[in-house]
Amino acid sequence: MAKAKAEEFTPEEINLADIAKALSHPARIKILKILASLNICVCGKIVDELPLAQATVSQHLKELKRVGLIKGEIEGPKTCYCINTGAIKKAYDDFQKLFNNISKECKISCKTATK
Amino acid sequence: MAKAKAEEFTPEEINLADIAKALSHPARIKILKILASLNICVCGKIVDELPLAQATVSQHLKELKRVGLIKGEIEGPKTCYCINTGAIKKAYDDFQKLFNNISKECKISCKTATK
DNA sequence: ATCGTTCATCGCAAATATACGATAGATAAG
DNA sequence: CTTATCTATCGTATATTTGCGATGAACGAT
Repeated sequence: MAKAKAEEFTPEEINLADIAKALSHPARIKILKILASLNICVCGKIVDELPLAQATVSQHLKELKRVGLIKGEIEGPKTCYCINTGAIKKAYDDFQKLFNNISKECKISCKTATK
Repeated sequence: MAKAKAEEFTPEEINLADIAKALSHPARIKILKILASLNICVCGKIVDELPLAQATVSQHLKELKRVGLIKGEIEGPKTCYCINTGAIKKAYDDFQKLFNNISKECKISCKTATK
């Protein structure tokens, strides 16, 4: 099962895992890069940049939108997507916090201190 | 399908997505925190800290080991796990690079520049 | 009103991920 | 050697993810 006693985890752990899940596919990483590099709302060219069908890309965009990393606005027949800078910053901070805690606290490795 | 034309993505994108995948479950985030907080190789107590069966925890540990975020050494009847500090640092750097690129390059949001 | 463009969604298939009980292997203790 | 402990792995069930074709909705252009 994908969930069982998840209530045993903290909201922070669950939230960070969710963001990580959104980043856990090369296509979604690439989408973020594309959106960022175009430096402006993109209304469709994303599909052309990926080796995936339009329906699939749409799903990846939906997933990124679900976790809030990007924003999308319908604009006539097109849809305008762009980076949600605030959410990116928060994700950045959260990952930084996690990694910092891990690196800071663990000073003894297996090799040097195998009980 | 989980993969199709993945060769269209760069090794960096694939690798970072893989690390993210390893972090995409609350249990694995928690495992990293536990390993870090105990500050020394842990040989079993991890299961007690999680609302999951031993077999399941073992699988999560395997996944973290697969991407290199932790190291494990068999030690008698027990197995000693600990953080792989180097891999954590590299993951930290990679995420930082990604987020920095995204934040830096995208200065115009939908609201301010809708085409 | 009709056509073409753009994108989301549905429905389906295949692949993965998640979870757990049962079992096996390795070793320490007796 | 036998037993107890610890952990990896196997087998299985279920859920989720990924991918794509087909379809539909929205809109601009004609």
